[in-house]
Amino acid sequence: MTSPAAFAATAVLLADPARAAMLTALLSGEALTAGELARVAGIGAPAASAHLGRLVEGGLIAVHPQGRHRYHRLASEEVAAMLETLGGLTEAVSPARRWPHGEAFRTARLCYDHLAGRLGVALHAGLTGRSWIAPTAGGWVVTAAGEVGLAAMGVDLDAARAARRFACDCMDWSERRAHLAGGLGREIAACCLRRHWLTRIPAEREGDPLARRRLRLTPEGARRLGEALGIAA
Amino acid sequence: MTSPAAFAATAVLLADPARAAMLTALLSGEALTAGELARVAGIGAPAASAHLGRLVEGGLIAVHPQGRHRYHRLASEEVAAMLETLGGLTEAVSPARRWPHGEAFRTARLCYDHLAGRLGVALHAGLTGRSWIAPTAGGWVVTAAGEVGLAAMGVDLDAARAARRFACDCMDWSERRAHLAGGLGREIAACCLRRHWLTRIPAEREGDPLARRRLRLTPEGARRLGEALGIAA
DNA sequence: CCTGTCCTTCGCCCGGCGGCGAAGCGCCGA
DNA sequence: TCGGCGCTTCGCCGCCGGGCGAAGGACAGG
Repeated sequence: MTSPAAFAATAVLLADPARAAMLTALLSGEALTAGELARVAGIGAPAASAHLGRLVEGGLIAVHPQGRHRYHRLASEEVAAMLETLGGLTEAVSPARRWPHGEAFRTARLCYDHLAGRLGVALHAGLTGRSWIAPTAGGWVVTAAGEVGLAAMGVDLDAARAARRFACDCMDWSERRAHLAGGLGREIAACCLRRHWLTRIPAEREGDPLARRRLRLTPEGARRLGEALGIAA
Repeated sequence: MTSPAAFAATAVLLADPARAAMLTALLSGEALTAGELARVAGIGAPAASAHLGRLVEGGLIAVHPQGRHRYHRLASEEVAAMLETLGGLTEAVSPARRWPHGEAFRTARLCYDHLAGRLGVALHAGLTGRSWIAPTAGGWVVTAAGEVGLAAMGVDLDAARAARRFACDCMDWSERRAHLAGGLGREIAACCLRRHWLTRIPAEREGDPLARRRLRLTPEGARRLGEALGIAA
């Protein structure tokens, strides 16, 4: 545990509407430029620059300069997990202030680089229920059965193992249950998108910080995931 | 998901050192008076009163007046889960600022009203691994085997079922895995404390916001939990 | 009823933070 | 080499929030 002061220092970064909008937008897993983030937050370039500087300083986001552009993304899956949980808390504390697109959002969405929502939780339950993954200290490992099953699905397990964390839990705010994060969660999501089992739902209006996080399960995807892991649409 | 503005409004409440100290102290599950919380936060009574008013207003804590005293406690387990996760984020983002008592803290501690740390995660793994609990929409239910096993341990399942949530996951920041919250988590912790399988470790110095959250497994507890659920000390 | 205690409300000051416009810097393309 | 563009830095202002001291209710005990 960190000291309460350090605790608060991190929370300060989340406590501004403009920064919250930026972080929410980055929760799609994409890297966005400073200008895009300024538009999402509804502020000018100077203010956005100051906010981004503080977020980088605080270790919440990382910068990747490319020519004239500076791309920003969340620094780690820990940050994504934090944002998910804080969203859930806000939901629990003031349910009246719900986001209009909330319901569709609960079905299937991206949480940084892995799957969340009812689909993400069902995936987690399917993997543990069929013993494709087994608990270990600080996370999960793949069993022999899981090795076969995931490879058959087309998941790149080597890429997953190259990640800093292979597999760990991430709290799902809408389901109040854990879904799967880490390299394995990322590769499963990538596999589903690559094979068009899942598709992104395009944004309806400019500047929606939740845009591009929404996902839709295709008929093909429903069939394949149902066969492999017993996941119902 | 809530709107980023609402999101930030909640985060503001966590973003002050004094409020963070208060919330950290309340994470022991105890109800504390305004005066005690003022001392924990290192501020005067007027400032503490203002902070507590905002925390109540924001739905993070609840008040129980008793005579001249006003007892404050965390409003819900959602709040506790949030604080756990935010603590983990801070840990991940700035490991250098670690709390001195961190290591002992990771072994076994209270998270609001249930068990956390390595012990809490091992409990969760034991319950799922032996299929004493099974996943359901938004949480967990007890299986027939679990009904028998938990009753034999002395857990009051009726009391657990009376809670708003019977069993759900709560992210453990130190293990990066879920531990068990909800009525069942609370009753299991209560059972372990009642039967002296776990004991609280007294605070070393006044005003430590982490005091009374630390737990120690007794030899008896290690034996009983090992027999019932395969949990190693 | 009076006193002490606990807590809140009020009034005040100050520091910090968020916003913008203007100017400066760096990179791309012609 | 020279605009154009993206982003940052600088200077400035306004405001909100946190702190305290003093005063004002509420409650227990004699």
